[in-house]
Amino acid sequence: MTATTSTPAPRTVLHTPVIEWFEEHARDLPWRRPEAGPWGVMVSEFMLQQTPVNRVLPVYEQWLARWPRPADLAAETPGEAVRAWGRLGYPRRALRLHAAASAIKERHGGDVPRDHAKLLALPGVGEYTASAVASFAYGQRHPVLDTNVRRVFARAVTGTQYPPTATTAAERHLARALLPEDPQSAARWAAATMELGALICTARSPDCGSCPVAEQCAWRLAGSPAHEGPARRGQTYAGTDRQVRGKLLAVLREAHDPVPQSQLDAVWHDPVQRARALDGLVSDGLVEPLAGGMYRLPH
DNA sequence: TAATCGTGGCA
DNA sequence: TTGCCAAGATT
Repeated sequence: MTATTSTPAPRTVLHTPVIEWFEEHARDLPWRRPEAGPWGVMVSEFMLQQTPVNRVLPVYEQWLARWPRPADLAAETPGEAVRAWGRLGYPRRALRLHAAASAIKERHGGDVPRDHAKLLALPGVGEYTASAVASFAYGQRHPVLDTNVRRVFARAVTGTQYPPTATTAAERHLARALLPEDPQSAARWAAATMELGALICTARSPDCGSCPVAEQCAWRLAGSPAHEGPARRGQTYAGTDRQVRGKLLAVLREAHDPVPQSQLDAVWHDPVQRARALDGLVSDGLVEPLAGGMYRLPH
């Protein structure tokens, strides 16, 4: 077989335009700057889980200024982490980031581990975050499959408007097959495909006119067919336990002393749901019950 | 596998 | 206004 007759791997067609686009259009985000370091990268990845960049930015800056190293955070109470988390949402992430910092201090001498398996073993670190930290902080070669990359691959390569609901083995194989050989290029590719999904190949209204691979996008070449099958399950919020948990925790975040039960009772009318939400927060470790019906963030 | 877990901006 | 969506992890 000769080079001229063999079919080029998809990555040889997509790499260059996507990475060149990234070189020119990448946002200057604080966790991408060299001074962020592995800890900055890890903090950003926790905060960015299901949370938009613009909401993360100010909290990230305050967090790193207050706790510049994992050991600094580990020296605090978990409640302070929950308080500093503010309104980012999913406050269990704050608890897990605090626990991860403690594990880094205890098991890794205070340094964010480089090894993917050791990253994966940290609280709150799943497959995506382990790969992202190893890739972005340490320049390693790992497939990084977040919601942006999955959407870009679904469109550009597979030819569908949206990826499957849950990540499939086929998607992982594809991500692996598209990964550049050398680690530095692989890390750049990961960041570039994420950025393309975040800025151009967006979920609702992709800006195909600005896309560096529009001419070879399988979805466009197929006529941009609409998504088949049922719409994604809506995440109703009003009236749910989640909303009640959020209101309860907001009271405790604002208070710097233990709060009496009566003050928590004021946030929701239904006592059954209120109690269930509070119990859930306690069992999650987000709220600490004290004697005499008092509550506070965990110490 | 599917449900759960916050919050707020935008179409 | 309502529903969709946002750099997932855990159980």
